[in-house]
Amino acid sequence: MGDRLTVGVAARLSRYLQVLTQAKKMGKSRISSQEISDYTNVNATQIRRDLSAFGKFGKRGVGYDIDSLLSEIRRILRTQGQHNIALVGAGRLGEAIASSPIFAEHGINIAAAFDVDPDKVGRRIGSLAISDIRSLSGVVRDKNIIAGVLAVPAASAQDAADALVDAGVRIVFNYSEALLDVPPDVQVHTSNPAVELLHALYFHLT
Amino acid sequence: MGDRLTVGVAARLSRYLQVLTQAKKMGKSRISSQEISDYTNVNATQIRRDLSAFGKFGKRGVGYDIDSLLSEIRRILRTQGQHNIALVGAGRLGEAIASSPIFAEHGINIAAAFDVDPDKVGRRIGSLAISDIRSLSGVVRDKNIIAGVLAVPAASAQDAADALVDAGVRIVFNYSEALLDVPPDVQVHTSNPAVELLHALYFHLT
DNA sequence: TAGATTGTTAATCGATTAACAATC
DNA sequence: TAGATTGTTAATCGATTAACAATC
Repeated sequence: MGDRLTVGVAARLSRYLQVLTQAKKMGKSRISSQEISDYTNVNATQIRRDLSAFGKFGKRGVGYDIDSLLSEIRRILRTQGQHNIALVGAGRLGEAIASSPIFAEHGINIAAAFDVDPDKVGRRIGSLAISDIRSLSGVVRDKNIIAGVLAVPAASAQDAADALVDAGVRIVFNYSEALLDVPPDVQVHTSNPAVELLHALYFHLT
Repeated sequence: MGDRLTVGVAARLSRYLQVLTQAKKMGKSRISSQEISDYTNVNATQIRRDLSAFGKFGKRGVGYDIDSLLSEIRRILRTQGQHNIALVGAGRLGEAIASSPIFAEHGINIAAAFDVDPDKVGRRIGSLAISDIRSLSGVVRDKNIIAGVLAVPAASAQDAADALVDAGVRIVFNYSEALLDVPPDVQVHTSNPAVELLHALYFHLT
């Protein structure tokens, strides 16, 4: 029970969390494994199997109570608290990220924003003041920042990643197309919709 | 050989494509399975195994020629041509997507952009004129658009998805946190960095 | 009760990995 | 040649699925 989840299980549980959060917002209070399956494209049996490894959370003939399943999954993933992250890059993408509710909904707080451009420093992005990237190290320490989101052009991505890594950040989200060289203990998540699209296209064309 | 790839293989090949494209841009002409592994976190043996299922593309003791491996993978994925997609939503996120080179690098052309806001219609986003969303159906047909990217608020996402689906689009990229109800033959890809972050956090905390 | 849906088993399939001969 | 790296085998592990009894 104290065992670490496999990567696959943790990824799927996170996706169930997203569906439950949205279903709750849409006013639902109960959900079946089949409904979760429709939204996640994970097989309904697999979902029941994933959940039943941790306890009997559902009611036969009825389904799962959304509120209680939400807290069970948050407990399993140990992500109940608030987590602080930093946004690097205050361009259009940075603004879009800062103004999106997508992080806040999952207890993730964008605690700081940075840019290299002196014209941008001191301005606001959402409700957040933009700081000089040279202050990153201190801010990361002061605000207990655990992850960084790179919303910078590909040409600046490595420098920005280096700054985060030097400051002690071990989780980096890369929204540029650049490949990042980081130490082995740093997790890089690269978002590349074009690559996903090529993948989707393959199944569309065949 | 005429068989369809499994979902996993197609996904991994798409990611190799991304690494090769970037490595080429960085001036490299050869790459080893270990180097691809460092950037994708896919095991090097798995990479060699994936590739050798389609032919002997590498040279022992040397590695893979990037140019020839790129074209082999494009051939396997049958994604050599140009593909047209539509952007729905011309806000900050839409602008960020339209101005990013990430799609163009993989032969994907943003052929049209739409918005519901009459003030935005007729303006430009990147080099693209913003069209009224009511013209979506005709444009999708005329320009042979095969996928739609939703860069709209969660509250408008379902309407926008319906418009795309009605127009015949069968691949939808959803950048909102909304859950979309679509017919079973429509592929929805939802990008949710917060969910990925929760997943990353789990392994960070344990 | 009747219908629905969970929890669980058993069987299959694909992914992952270590190891190493082949060969550039 | 010596070193490096591919291509391939064999073994293991996790994911996936169908089926169905349990039970709300």
